[in-house]
Amino acid sequence: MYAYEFIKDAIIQGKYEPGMRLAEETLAKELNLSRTPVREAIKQLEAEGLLVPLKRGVSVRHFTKDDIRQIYDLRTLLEGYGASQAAINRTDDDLKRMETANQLYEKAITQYIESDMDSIKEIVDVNQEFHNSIVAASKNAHIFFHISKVVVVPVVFRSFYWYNHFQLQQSLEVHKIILQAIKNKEPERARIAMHEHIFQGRDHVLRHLEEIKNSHLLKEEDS
Amino acid sequence: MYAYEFIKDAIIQGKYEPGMRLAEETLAKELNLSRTPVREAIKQLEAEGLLVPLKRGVSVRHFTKDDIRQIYDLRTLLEGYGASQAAINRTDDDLKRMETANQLYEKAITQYIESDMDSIKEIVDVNQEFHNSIVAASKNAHIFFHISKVVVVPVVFRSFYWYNHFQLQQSLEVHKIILQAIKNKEPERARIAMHEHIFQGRDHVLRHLEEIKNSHLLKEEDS
DNA sequence: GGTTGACTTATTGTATACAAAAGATTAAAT
DNA sequence: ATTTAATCTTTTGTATACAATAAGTCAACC
Repeated sequence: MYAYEFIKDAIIQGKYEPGMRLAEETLAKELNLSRTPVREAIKQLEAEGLLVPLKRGVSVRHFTKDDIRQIYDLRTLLEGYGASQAAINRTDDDLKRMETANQLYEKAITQYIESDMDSIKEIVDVNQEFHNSIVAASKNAHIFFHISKVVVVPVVFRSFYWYNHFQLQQSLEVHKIILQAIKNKEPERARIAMHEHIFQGRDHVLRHLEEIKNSHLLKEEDS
Repeated sequence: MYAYEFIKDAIIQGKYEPGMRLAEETLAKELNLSRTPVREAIKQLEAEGLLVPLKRGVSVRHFTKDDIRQIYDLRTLLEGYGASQAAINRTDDDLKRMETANQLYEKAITQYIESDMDSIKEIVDVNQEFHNSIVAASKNAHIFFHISKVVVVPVVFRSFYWYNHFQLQQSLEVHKIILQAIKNKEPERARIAMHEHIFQGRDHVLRHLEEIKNSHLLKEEDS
């Protein structure tokens, strides 16, 4: 599915801005494809909630502050549950994978602080990897489906790009607490730590949006 | 989207059995449509997880017992959260809607017990309505998306059809407790009652599957 | 000035055709 | 008899064409 990847990427990269209307023919031309495969890609992205149907055609989804809060609340719920289950069900191999991911995370942050700006991309990827390794250890294969839908928000907002050194360090520390709780098989502690971690992420996004205010990403009015 | 509805319905009604492979042309003929709209419907159902991609074409998803447990666990988490938030955020209008739905639920059960077998369909619908009204009162619009994905399981298994009179009465009682908690604005009590309610549903499904064993709906092996 | 209605244009929905790829089948060779 | 290669068949991926419908335009009318 080339068309699917392309459009999804364009949305995440901000090339297609939230609220922007997308016509099939236009997309088809941009991709050097006919409308047929483009339409299928659109249908999928609609089912995933990244595109919203209009009377005619679709537009890129945008988020109000309420949306962001609500989606983060769900993410907290889901990943918190994932962490608690991971603390119960993790194998030693699972633990090893989490630790490895978090070591890479630490390394990427160190590199970034030593002013290698390019390593932000690495930080994002390795952070994702860490979170995934926890969910994988929970042994509930279906969480992935839901989490992937709920993680698009920080991704489309590219929230990592506005973390400062201190905030990155701080998130690393929380990662370590989560890891410790899972290692010790303390589900409640793991859940609470994960809750806190994701709420921090939510507040980070909301605070930033408050600052830049006129972000094209955010819909003007919260109903 | 006629094709989408048709195929989804056929899966839920059990006309297309889990594991069954579906070819585009076959579906198109059955629907008196060309392959184009059929393909789009397939792509959507794939994104929703009701169809799984094969090397060639797709097949109807089937569930292992582990799948059922895991999906019910998620549903418990989500609806439990919904109930707790409803207890916090519900308006008087929300409450009225829940109460109305549950009165209709009670009525449908009474009718059923008085041996009007057709009212099972009504029970299913009104139960759904009751659950929806709670989620709506939670004021998190995004839960709907996730819950709809997680509710397909009891639906494809048509689990309501094997409730006996006593079990129906019992579920009505739990509904009343949930309602009371939401009315009193007791989030924790609402959450716990909802947890219990859905776990009962899960156990009901699993117990029944254990009994019939050779259900074509269930994949033989739990890995 | 603003509304209504006929007409034009743009955009989507569906069908069909053909190209590409995967699977099945047959025949030859060891 | 089993493996391998070549060929045929089925099924999917993409392009194009046309039909159906929504949106936009303009002019006549109140």
